[in-house]
Amino acid sequence: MRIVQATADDREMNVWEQLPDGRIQHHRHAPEFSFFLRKKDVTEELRRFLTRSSLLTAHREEGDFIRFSWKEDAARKLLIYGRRGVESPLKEVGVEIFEGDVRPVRRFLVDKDCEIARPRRCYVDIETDSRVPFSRKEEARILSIVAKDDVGGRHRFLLPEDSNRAEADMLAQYWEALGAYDQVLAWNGDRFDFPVLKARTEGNRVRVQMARWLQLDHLALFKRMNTAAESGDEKQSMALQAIAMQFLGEGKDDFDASKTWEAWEAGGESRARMLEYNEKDVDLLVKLEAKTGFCDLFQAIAEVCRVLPDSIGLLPTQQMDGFMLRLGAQRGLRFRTKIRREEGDEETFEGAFVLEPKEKGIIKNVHVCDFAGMYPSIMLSWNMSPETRLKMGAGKGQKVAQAPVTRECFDVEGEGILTVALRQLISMRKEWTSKKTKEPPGTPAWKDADRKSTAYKVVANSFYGVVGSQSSRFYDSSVAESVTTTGRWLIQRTIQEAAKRGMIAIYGDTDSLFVRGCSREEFREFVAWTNEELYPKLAQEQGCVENHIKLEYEKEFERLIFAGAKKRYCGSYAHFKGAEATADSKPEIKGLEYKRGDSVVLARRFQGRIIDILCKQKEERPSVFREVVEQVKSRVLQGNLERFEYVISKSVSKPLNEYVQKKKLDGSPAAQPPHIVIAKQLKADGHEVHEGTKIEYVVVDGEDGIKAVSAIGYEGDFDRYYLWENLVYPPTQRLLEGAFPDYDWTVGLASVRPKFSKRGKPLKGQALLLGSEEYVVEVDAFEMGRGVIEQIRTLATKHPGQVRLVIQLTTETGERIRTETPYGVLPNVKFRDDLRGLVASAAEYRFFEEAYKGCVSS
DNA sequence: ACCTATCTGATGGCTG
DNA sequence: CAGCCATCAGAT
Repeated sequence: MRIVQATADDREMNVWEQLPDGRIQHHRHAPEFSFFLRKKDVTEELRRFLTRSSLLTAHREEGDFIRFSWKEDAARKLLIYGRRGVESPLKEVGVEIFEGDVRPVRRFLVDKDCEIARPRRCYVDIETDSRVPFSRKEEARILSIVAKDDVGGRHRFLLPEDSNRAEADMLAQYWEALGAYDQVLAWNGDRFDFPVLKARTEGNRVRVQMARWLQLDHLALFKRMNTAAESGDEKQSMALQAIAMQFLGEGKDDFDASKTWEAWEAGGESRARMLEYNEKDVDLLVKLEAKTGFCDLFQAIAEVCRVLPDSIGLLPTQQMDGFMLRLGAQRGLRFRTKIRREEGDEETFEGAFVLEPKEKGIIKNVHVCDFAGMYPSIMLSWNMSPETRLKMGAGKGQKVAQAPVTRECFDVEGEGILTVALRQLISMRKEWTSKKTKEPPGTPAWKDADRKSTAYKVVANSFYGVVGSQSSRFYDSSVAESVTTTGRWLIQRTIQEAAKRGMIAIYGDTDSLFVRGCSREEFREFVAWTNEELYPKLAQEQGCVENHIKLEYEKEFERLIFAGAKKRYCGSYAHFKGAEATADSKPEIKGLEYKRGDSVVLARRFQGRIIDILCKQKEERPSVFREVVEQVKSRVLQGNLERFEYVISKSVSKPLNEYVQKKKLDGSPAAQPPHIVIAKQLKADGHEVHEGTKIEYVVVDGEDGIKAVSAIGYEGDFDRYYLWENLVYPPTQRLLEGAFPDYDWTVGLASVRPKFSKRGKPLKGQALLLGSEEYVVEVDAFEMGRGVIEQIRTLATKHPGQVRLVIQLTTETGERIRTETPYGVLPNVKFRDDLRGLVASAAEYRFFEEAYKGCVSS
């Protein structure tokens, strides 16, 4: 039976089956709320107690277990968890309950002979009344809806008049059209399109069973799948327009999305343009899938794990649940009930090993090896699984594999269920990989095999993480820690063996090792030796029955540069898996700001340029880099910069009220992170702010200090010194210090904000003239930062009415402009915004505005 | 509502 | 005010 969709509530379960001829058949079932008890735990008394209940619908023996099924979830919950003040009667007698939290749909998919069908997919976007704030989105009238599919199907709906009747008609037509599909994708759909469509449909009493469609949030899908981003540019914004720009190179539509109501109300051309805009967004979704294939890959994962391909199915815990519950059921094994974890009793366990980078400078000829599928291979070799772990240690004569660091013992007489699962996944992956090689590359059959192979790999690799997750049914920190620490041990043993042969491990992270001091041939031989002799011996010594540990010679760096820390480096290849690098091979970049979406564009581009000169041009003279740094420095401090180059973007990672409000020692509240302060303001102004929202802001040098302001609509000044000293230069400085540790990358570069000398002696480029009757402060326009203004204010306060300000500028044409203005009472002054407060007349103000614009240097 | 290790920046407190 | 440390947060 191929299942397209299934949903359940307390009363009924609805299942939509895809028949072999493609038609959809709807079934209604009673939902099953069940749990399993071990046969040996069920005394006659307990059986009588449970079967006496009128809410019990069935109980039957299944292997070593008895399944009890209940009419309602409430009855099941009461037995499992108890009630406030009432301990669960099963807990009281110490009987363990299995799979007691499994919901009816999962139960059905696991127990029945089901497959996940390939749903007919469509992409949807809606436009709603822009006058309604996001927080009340359900009250916003839907103005238009567009749905499209991958093969040219297109459905457009435009609201003809502003009435409930018209909206209801439009919605009815939309749902009617949607009958041709099973799965709906919308960008940010879980937070906007899906709830709005639901609210408007119900509010207008349009009769349709919305549960019939799989809802998949395209944004959530994209975030999960886009794990191989090239640079931070792809991570800075998750707005559809920004992602489309990155992936499809498509520019922005000139339609103003915040004016949908005005556009609709104007009618005619204008209304049509809104629909065009609506349709274009849907086109982007279609194209994005054509380009990335993320949806197809997710479908393959869903099929492997027997999860429905909707937003819930994206979660790794769901995927492992789907795969393992099915496997267990086939083998008569039942899993424990998920426990409800209180906050605060989180456990931690030790993770991977990272070797401190051992060398500095431009390091040549570094060979890199890594363990193939390290964590799955460890779990397989040691037969690690929650139920093979011997909680009391090994019994006498018992055959066990022992994890070398945790000393945990795993029974190796029979296969653990996790071992069975991993073996299956890995062998299926192999099968599909070999099928792939038999197909001509790029054909649909090849692509299908490729996706299947990737899906099996993704699922196998996610199991370790789920075992380490406290919210998972398979959580076992001892197993998880045995996995990670065995990885540590393997890497360290490998380093030791390399050292014995005169090779130096200069770096390593989790499953990789960077080695210097040998030829390719020697390294190849070393890797082969570890696989033939070292690991089989190590595994055997620990009691493993099988050895799946495998080291691979992955690549050689022709040059490699660390940016002064672990997990941060760049380098160019000599070869990758034996394939010689060419002049246009891309450098490998890890952890650097270049790759981060929360760095400013200026920092990314700057660092990218330096990486290029280091890795592709292979320049080794620090003086050449110094020149580039000076160039960029002048541009940042004095050039014309566009806003996108200096905005900072950071995500909100939890509900705004959960950010800790610390107190300073004097009891006053401490400042919250800048992006959170702005996020709160935005939310108060009706903007959409939730977990995952990216907040874009600019740092400005206000008269009350440096502060962050929202980038939305911001056109004002920004703090160039802050930008250079804190955000732009340090990332590149660290990289250059890594490449040329003996060169001084600080003097004249790191600290650029001008300061006033305390003795009143002016610094270079500034003149502080003190007259006898009158004080004149002469400053450069570009240095009208906080320090200067404070200095002037202090002076003005001491000598009221006696301070005059001299401002001079040099225009692009080299013309010098100079003016004097009485300081008077300085209101909150900031050179550009508050120039009005500095100058005598409006004419003078305009003069400065113009002069400032044309300025190249001061 | 998949893990840990690690880095970096903002902020605040302390010290010389 | 620089230098150091601690804490929180975000990102890889």
